[in-house]
Amino acid sequence: MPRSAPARAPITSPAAATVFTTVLTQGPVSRVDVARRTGLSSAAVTKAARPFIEAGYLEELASAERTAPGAGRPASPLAIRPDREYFIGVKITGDDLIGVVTDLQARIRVAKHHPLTSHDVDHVVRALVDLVAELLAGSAPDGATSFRDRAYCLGVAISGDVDRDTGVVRYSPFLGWRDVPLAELLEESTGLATTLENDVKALTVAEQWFGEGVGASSFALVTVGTGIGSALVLDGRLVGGAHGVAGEIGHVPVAGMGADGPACHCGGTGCVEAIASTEAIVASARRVAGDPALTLDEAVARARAGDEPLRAVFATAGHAIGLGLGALVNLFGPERVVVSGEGVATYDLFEDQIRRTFAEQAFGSAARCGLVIRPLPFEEWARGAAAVAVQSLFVSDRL
Amino acid sequence: MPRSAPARAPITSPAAATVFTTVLTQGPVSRVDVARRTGLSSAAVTKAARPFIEAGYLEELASAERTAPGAGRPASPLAIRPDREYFIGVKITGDDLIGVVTDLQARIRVAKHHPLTSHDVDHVVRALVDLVAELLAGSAPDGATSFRDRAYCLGVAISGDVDRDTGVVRYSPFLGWRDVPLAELLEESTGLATTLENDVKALTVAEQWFGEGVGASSFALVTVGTGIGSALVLDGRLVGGAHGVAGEIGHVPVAGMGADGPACHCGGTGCVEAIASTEAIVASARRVAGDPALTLDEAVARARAGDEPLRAVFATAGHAIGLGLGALVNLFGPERVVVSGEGVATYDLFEDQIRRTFAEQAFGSAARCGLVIRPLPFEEWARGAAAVAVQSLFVSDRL
DNA sequence: ATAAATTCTTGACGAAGTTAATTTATCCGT
DNA sequence: ACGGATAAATTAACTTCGTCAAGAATTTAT
Repeated sequence: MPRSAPARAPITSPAAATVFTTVLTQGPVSRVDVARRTGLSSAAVTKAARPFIEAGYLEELASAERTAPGAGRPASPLAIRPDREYFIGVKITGDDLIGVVTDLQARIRVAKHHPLTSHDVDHVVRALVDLVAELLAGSAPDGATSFRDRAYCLGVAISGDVDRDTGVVRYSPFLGWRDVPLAELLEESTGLATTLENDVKALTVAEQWFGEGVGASSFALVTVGTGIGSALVLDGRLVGGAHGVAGEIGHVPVAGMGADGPACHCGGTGCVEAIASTEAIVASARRVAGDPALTLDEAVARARAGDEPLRAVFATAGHAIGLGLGALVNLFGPERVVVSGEGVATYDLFEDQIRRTFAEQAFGSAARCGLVIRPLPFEEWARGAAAVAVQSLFVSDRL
Repeated sequence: MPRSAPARAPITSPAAATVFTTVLTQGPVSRVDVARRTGLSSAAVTKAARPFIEAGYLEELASAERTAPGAGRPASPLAIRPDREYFIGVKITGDDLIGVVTDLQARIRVAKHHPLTSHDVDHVVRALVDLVAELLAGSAPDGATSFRDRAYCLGVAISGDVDRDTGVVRYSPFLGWRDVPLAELLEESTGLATTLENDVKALTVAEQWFGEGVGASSFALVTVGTGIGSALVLDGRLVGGAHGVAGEIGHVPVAGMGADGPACHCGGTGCVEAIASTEAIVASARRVAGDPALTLDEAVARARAGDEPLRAVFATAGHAIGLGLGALVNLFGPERVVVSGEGVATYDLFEDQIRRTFAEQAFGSAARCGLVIRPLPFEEWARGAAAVAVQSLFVSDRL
């Protein structure tokens, strides 16, 4: 009788999911330790861990360095085997596709770009299928196997209004799409289990499991760039919004009272995005410099060189972002906030002011919230998509 | 062998809790209907319901009017027996205690005020014990029994930083308290199981179970008055904030950018509370009217009579609140928002502007969020406390 | 009457996790 | 080197909770 292939991640019960996520996100941990952290009995951990070991997802490390010296059987920590399965993540922008292959810990193994010449659904699907095929053709560093043999899940991130549960793009302003059942289309043409998610939420998932959010029951991620957005994790769950809208920190009105509030394309007034988006900054810089052709890069260079009026433009943007963060933090009281942005280059110009305003505006102990500001490399978006794919192991059924 | 008294609410399993809350909050429902709404099997509902019926908490109504005409055994809906247990709720303000007795559905049966002459902990505890005794001495409308015989739980609401799990008042600005183990003190001296909660959160709990929040997976309540605060419910759970701070909509900076932002006592600038709190309104009204002795009531009267500058003061406050709501809704995307305030009288002056600004500022489908604006009677705060006591049936163990 | 529909009830079963005892592996003192 | 102490891991029996499937109850429709 032929030996059947080892099962895919055998997540068969809440306890199994708990144990697996704990080991996945908290690095090597002994069984007792998992039990302590999760509240499960150690017997339950033993039982839940075995199928994962048999299926190759977890392994027992040789007994570790003894941290607490003393008697007793040494722990044999459980560790993830990151190469047991690979995941494809693709971010769709208006201009191109960015795709990555990651391991179970969402660490990028390969990344590829692919320009988009049309926003036609069929065209995008074909391009995406091609990109996935290219990515899968690569081979894992252990040499023996290609990614194809161990990749079953695809995550796709796209900005706009996305229904993760049904895999439908409800509205994408950049692509001009409405109600496109993208996950279904991709599932048919790639054969991979496909999960669709809003891009900022995807990024947040990556952060929640494999970044700054590990161990925090609540945290928020804010992205700054062409648009300004955010997503929140509360009690380990992504906040969705009853009507699909949540985390729109870009449209928090921080200058909505006086006459000084700039109009925002959303119809509101004084939105963060109307002040601190890349576009808004460039517009202000041009006005201040009296040069209608000034580019962002030039403005950055001159501000760095000490041009005070231009420095003030960036400071104003930082202030607006800080105020938005203040609103966010006062309303939710997250444990940590990560601010990340496309313009890697410009961070030095913002950071100070963001921190100062934030500290001023955070109410009471909300100020104890940890604030991390850091650049956002290109592939990070695609990595977020891959992280969503990893998470899809846990709640795989489409509605 | 003596018959033992029927057990208190026999909440022994998740299913029991689910069934009981469903009947409690969704009115009479047939068992199958409970099953459909909760995802439980109908067998589980039958089993879970029985002990509640035996203990007198639920009853089977005579088969109801047939709503969907057709064949089949008629349903015998389950209904709550609201008088099976009474709850005491007390709100502590700086000046007085407001206490109520409610039934299981948090409907007020008796209300009593009690002035506070000192903020000394012992004094407040004694006053509260007296108030509770007075309340309990009353008798239920069914005549036979006094409240005392069927009241086991006390809820206490207080503004400030409160740890519900441990029953400790961490910080109360109005009373000048820090780290007072109030629940413990009251439990000892009243013999009632005591739950402590922040006042706005308590109000939100009442709304969640017995008001506008029924059936909404996420909603927010905003209170406007001396202070401006809010609390959020997400997925049926109150948002706590990692550091105990959450829902501070009063300190969302809606006028933080220009020079026009008024300084707030919190150290921030342009906070909603610095514009729209009762104090701030009075101050503006005095400035506008050129009368440093103008009272709120006079300002209201003159605004109602058509005094344009004074009307503008209220409109400005409404605008600030609307912007705060915009921030809340864009970030959180609740299904519904309730705005409520102490100054019953002044609502007509705000409402319009709040709605207008909200509609302008809500991003995309966040505008689909239902907005209810309504006055907040005095006893409502105490009712919130009682609702917390009702909820304590479900998660009773102190940490 | 008889059939069909729908609600409610019952008892057997199964899944998941706990408790408590047992085994395993190491350190430590003599 | 040996025995005991100590802690990790495992095992097996048991508990709890809820589902399933079958059937009883009670109505309408034919």
